[in-house]
Amino acid sequence: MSVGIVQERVAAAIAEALEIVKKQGLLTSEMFPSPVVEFPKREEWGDLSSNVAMSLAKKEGKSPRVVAELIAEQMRAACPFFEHIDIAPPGFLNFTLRRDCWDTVLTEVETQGACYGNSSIGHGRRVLLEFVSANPTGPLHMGHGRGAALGEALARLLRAAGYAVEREYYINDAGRQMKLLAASVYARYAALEGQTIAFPEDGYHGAYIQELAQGIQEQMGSNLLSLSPEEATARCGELAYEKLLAAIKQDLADFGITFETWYSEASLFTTGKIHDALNDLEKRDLVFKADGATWFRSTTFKDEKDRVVCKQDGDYTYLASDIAYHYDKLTRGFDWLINIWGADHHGYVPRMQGAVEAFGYPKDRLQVVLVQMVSLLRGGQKVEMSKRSGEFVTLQEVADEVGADAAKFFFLMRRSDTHLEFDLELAKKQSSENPVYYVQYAHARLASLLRIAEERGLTVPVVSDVDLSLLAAPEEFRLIKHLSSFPGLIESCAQALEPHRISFYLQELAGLLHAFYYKHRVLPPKEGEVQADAVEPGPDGEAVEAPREVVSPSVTQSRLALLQQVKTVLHNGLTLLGVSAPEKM
RNA sequence: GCGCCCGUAGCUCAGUCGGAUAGAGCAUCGGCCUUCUAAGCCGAGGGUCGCAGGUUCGAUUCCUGCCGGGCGCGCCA
Repeated sequence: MSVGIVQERVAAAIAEALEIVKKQGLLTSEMFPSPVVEFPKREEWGDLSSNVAMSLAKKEGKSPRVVAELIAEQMRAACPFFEHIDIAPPGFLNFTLRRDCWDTVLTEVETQGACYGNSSIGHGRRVLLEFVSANPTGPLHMGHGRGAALGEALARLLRAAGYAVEREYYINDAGRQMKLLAASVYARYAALEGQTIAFPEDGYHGAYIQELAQGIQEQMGSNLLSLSPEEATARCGELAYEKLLAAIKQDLADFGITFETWYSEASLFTTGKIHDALNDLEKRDLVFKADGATWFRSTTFKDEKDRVVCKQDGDYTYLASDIAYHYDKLTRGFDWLINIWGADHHGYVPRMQGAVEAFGYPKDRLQVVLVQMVSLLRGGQKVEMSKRSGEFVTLQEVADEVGADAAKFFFLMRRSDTHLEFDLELAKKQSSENPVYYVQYAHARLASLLRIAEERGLTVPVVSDVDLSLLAAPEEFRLIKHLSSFPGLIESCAQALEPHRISFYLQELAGLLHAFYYKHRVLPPKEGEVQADAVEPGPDGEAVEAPREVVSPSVTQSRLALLQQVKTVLHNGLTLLGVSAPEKM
């Protein structure tokens, strides 16, 4: 697996050395694992290190140190690009490369630009990514926001990794929840018209139901009262559904989330797909009738028990819709189905994978990413959220308060399967301390610097035109090394379906940039500007004055070239998360 | 009761396949703006990686048991 152009080169050199040592009869393994090359924890241990000798030692019956010696000796002889190769106990290979080996990283970023970090490991395989899929029975809340941010980031990540991704929203516009919505709205509407109708027991109580009823009253007047209660309820349901779905689409658009397809559950009924899917299962002898109901024999696929697909009263269950829906996804020719679900649905995963298997596909054709709950805190107090009680904070409200960028970044800072606490008061009060600003600020700082350079007639040079050996400061070298690991990061995040690591990478990169920025100057002083001495902390932490670094024209050129590449990677990373990279802040 | 997830610094959390002295942000404390954006930088303190075993050269990471927290076990969705 590639983790960047330099690491790849070292890994290849190790692999080559292993084969040569084997030919010399000093190693005996049939096959060697592809060597793992990573950044050592401490800079003194070199630029890159590998534990390959340790992992081979046992099989070879030699001590890790001896294996490391064999590899190192061969590599020293064969590879011109190492400054030196050290061995550290118990058998680490620590590589220090010639400084100019790293310069290819900058060229790479420059030539690939917005595509730097992309790869083709997906081989164009078609992925259906289904997410949010909230019932259109109310506005989206925080939990949906987390799923939305995750889905969008995953779509972008997988595309960057070479997959052909389609984003889809499954609209649960059939079944009991829709009936409850209709009845709730009708009851409110009737009340506005002076009639009292029993409010459904499990109905929706949110204030938005009242607003929907008012909207319908304004639109229809008292016309609905002339219909039968059943017809009026149905009409209320349709109108409410249209408005709520439109609101959901708007909320998502405002949050920067789009979908290629909106798939209606109700369409599964009208097109006969439920029937088709169940027929298919029947042919495979995977459905049976018992107790007046129809069952899917999901225990065949390691589910705890068989599940009802058609109830005694003849209605299909939600599972039946879902089976048909996934049947349809599979027949649409996708190579990989990814669903993002709330973690409270985890018990549902085995039976859906069972359904996939039932249709003759490997069960991992469907992968479910679970998203844990978001607890909303307001001033340290937990806000209980439930659509039924109407007690919840909407995604829209949160995005208005803290901004869509900050909200998305916040959602993507943690692994999706851990519980997330989001304190609104804190997010509002300390929004400037939100890590998203730290990263965005790094980008804006660079944009500003490059802008000023242009204003002073200093065009950003092409990497090949500058003397990269001038980038000798540790802060500069760290930036270059960090840029080199971006492609590998994207690959591993895409494979693990874990975009949160991108946000950590960006925070590190921003940190390196800010450290560089404080310590070094890029542009020459303006004419007549008196350069004060720099202030640096001395050994005891007290400030000491140090002479200000002199920036020659060629150093300026080299640094501009470097920073342009840093800016590109910050931009690419933020874009993957669906967060904007501002030119000014 | 059974199943899934989580348990790492005061708080919120990172920590690919087992690797070297376990990291970051916030909070606390001490410094740094006449300069290209201080929404920034530098430094200090802070840890039994829930507990106990096991596997091995080596375990926060893998296995088993236990404790604590969350969720799920409908002819609801």
